[in-house]
Amino acid sequence: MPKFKVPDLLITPRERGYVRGQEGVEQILHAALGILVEEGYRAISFRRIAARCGMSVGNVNYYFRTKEYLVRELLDAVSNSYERSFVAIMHEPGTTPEQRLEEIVTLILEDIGTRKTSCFFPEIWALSNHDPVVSKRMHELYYRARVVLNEIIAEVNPALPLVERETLALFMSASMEGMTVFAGHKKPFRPQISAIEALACKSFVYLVRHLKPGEMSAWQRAPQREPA
Amino acid sequence: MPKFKVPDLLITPRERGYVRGQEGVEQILHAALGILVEEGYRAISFRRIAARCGMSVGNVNYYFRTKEYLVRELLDAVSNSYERSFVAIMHEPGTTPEQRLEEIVTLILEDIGTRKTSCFFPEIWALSNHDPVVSKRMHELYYRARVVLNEIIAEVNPALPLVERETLALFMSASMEGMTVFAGHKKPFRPQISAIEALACKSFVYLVRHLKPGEMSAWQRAPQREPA
DNA sequence: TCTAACTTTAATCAAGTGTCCTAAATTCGC
DNA sequence: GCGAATTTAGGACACTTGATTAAAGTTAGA
Repeated sequence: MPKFKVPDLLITPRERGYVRGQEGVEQILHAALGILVEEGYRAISFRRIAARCGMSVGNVNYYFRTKEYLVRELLDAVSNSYERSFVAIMHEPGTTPEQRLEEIVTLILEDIGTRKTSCFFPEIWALSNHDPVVSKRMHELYYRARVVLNEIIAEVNPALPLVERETLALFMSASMEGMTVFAGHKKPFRPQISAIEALACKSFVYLVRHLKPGEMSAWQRAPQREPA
Repeated sequence: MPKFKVPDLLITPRERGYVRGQEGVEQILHAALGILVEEGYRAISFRRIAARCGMSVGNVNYYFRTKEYLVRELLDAVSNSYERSFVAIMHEPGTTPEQRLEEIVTLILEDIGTRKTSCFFPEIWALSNHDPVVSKRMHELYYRARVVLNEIIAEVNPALPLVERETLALFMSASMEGMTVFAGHKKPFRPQISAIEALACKSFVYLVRHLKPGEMSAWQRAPQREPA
C-alpha cells in the first residue's frame, strides 16, 4: 500500500462566481476525464459531457466557451494533482535519498495500476504527437516529476554533472512510464508489479550510486567490433 | 548507425488476384499507416485513404470490406516487420549474448527515433485500452520481441528461473518502450539518445548478470521502516 | 474470347460536431 | 426580499464525416 495516493484532479477554484458554478466546473472536468478514460480523447464532446453529468449542452458551453479551454484545464488539473504528490515526497523529513527513491518508484508503479492513469497517459502520449499544446503541457508535467529524482541523484552522487543527472532522471522516469502499457490497470503483467518494483529499485539504485561522470557519453559507440 | 533497420510494413501477399490488385492493397495499407502517423488512429477512414492514394472510396472498400479487416491487416504488417528484425538478430552467428543485447537496445532506441514508430505505438497503446482486438495483437507483438531477450538472459544467467527471466525481459522491453515519449522522433531528449543507450545497456547488463534467483520476490516490501 | 478481377460513380443513410442565442430560473450579497 | 449577477435549458444552425452498397464500366490474362 502506498504512502501517498495521487488524486484524480486538482482543480484550481475560479475567482468570480457562485459556489454552484464551481461545482458545475468540477462536474464537467470529472465527466471529461471519465469520457477520456472510458472512450478515449476523441470521444470528448460538449454533448457527451452534458449527458454524463445531467447538464444541458448550453450550460457546459457557458463554462467553457471552447473545447480547447476545457481540455487545457483538464490537463492542468491532472498535472497539479501529481505536482502535489511529488512535492509531498520531496519535503518528507528524516528520509534517506534511497528511501525517497523507493517511495517514488512505489508511488508511480502503484499509480499506473489505476484505471485513470493507465488510460489517461497513453491517450496523452498519442495526442502529444499531433497537438503542440498538449505536448508542451505533458512535458512540463514530466519535468516537474523529474525534479524530485534529480534532487535524489544529486544527493547520492554529487560528482555527477547536472546534464548527466538530468539524463539519468529521465531514464528512470521513462522506464517507469513504459510499464504502464504492460503492468498497468488490467494489463497482463500487473500481477508481477512487486517484482517489477524490485527490479526498478535495484537497477535505479545501482545507476544512481555507481554511475561515474562522463561514463554515459564514453560508452557512446565504444565497443566497435569487426563485421562478421 | 544500426546494423538492422525495421521496414515500415511487411505485407503478406494475397493468394489470388492480379499484380495490380496486390499493389492496390499495399498502397492502401501504406496510406492507412501514413494517416495514422500524421493524424492519429481515429482519422483513418475509407474516404481519407482513398483521397491519399488517388483511389475511389468504393475501390478501397472492395479490397477491405470493413474497416476492422483493414486495421487488422495493418497491425499484422507492422508486427511482421518487427518479427523479421528480431529473428535476424537472434540468428546472428558468432556474437556473445551481451553483444546481442546491445544490438537489440540499439535497434529499438534507433527505431523509436523514426516518425513512424514514435507515432504508431502511442496510438496503439491508447487504442489497446478500448479495443480488445488491438490489445491482443499488441501483446502478441511484444511477446515476440521478448523471446530474444529471454534467450539472452537464459544464456548469461541460467540459474534464473523462467518466470523471473520473463519478468526481467519485460522490464527491459517496457523500459525501452517508455523512452518513445521522451526520446522519440522530435522529442526533447532525442539528442541524448546515445547517453540513454549507454544507461540502458549498463543497467540491463547489470541486472542480467547479477540478479539472483528469488531476489525479485524477496525485495517485495522488504525494507519496512518505522513511520516518522 | 470470356471470365474473374478490378474500378468508378453516385448515392444512401446515419450520426455526430462546435458554437451561438434567447429566455427563463437561480443565487446570494445587500 | 430586492435585484444584479450568475447559472441553466433547449433548441437552432450549418456543417462534417462516417461505413457501406449497387450498378455499371474497364482491364487483365488463361
